[in-house]
Amino acid sequence: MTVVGRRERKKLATRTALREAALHLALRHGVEHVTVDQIAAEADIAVRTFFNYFSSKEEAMVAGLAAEADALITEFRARPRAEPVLRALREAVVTVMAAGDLPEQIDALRLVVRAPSLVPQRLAVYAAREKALAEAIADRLGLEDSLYPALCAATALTAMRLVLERWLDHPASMTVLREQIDEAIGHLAAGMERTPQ
Amino acid sequence: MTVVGRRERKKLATRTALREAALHLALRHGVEHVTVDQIAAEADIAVRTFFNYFSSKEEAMVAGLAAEADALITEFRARPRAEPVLRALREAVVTVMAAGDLPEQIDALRLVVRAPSLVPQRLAVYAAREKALAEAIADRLGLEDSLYPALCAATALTAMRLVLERWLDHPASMTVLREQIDEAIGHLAAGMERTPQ
DNA sequence: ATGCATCAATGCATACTGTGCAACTTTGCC
DNA sequence: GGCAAAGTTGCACAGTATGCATTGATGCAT
Repeated sequence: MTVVGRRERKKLATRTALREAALHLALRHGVEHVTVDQIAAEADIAVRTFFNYFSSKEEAMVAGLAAEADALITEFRARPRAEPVLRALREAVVTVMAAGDLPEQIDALRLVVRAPSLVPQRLAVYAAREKALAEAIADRLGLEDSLYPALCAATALTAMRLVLERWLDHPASMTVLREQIDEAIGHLAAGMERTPQ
Repeated sequence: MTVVGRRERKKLATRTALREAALHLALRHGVEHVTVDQIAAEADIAVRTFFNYFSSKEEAMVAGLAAEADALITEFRARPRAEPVLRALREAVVTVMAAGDLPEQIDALRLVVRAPSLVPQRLAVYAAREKALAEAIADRLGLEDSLYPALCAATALTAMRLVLERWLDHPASMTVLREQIDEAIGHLAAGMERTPQ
């Protein structure tokens, strides 16, 4: 996290510049019509250098989600040890959402979440964090290699993705987002079985 | 499903030939080293025609998973109306798995599931079916546009993906797979909350 | 069966993606 | 200052993906 030398600071600045250039262009021209050449030009960085930071333009565009997912895991680990798993996840999600999503960033977030061409990379971002979250859950419970932590991590990340997608589709307040997070967590906690009639 | 004329039959044959050529080459040379040129040559079909059927080689390689996911939804809708949701999902999954995964196909399935470069497309396959499954669940329960069907569909698909990944990582029998499916469904049904200690 | 309309297959041109490699520049440190 | 490590860039090249025009196969009505 902490950036020490000038070298590290410049790398972070370059990475941020590329990501913001990508989102900026996507907002202006639409995600589909942005090329790596344009992104590199906008950030005044060589195309070749772009690929030193991101392996595709899609990866650059979902980098913000990746950072949020990392923050979620960090927050989860920071929750009190005695707190139940879903409770801790709920608090971690709410904290990250409240911290990161300034009003101006929500337009970019909506763009990224809605773009069909970003779906694969966006899902991959969450899947890549499943193992780390599963380990955090296992640590909390003192479990090892059982199905539960992996399942809890995967379904919780899926649930939060779904809630975010639905929330972004209908303009609504932060309060509404929190309510919908609680509703989803409530379903996971109470069990999902339902019988017709 | 039913293929009527010669035209439809030939299209299906071409699609199948391309998919099998892709998997065949992937088994021989590794997923990463297969090119569209090779796939087209192996199937004796023009490269340009390949792109009439699949928008990328990744899509061709995960086409089998897409078919399985479609079958899952069809099976789910075919379950008795009175059956509880997770029960019906369990039966549908078991039916599809037993029907589709011949021993020889499991090597290809393992290859596809393990390949890092296929992760984004593979996840996109499941995500693309979330809405259809959510509608099937909503139909069964007589609900409309509430969070539950979407959440149930998304988490169930995620759970089944996770179980499949874990099962493919450790060579095991079909019986073991059924047990692991039941364990995952059991967690979803009973609720995922856990308190440390 | 003939002819016509539709749809699929193909070749070609072209823009874009992604990576290895080598030259050059900046940074950190003694 | 000067050296080693790390970052940036240009270049070449293989591969991906799509639009467009042409050719060929199919289905159907007459």
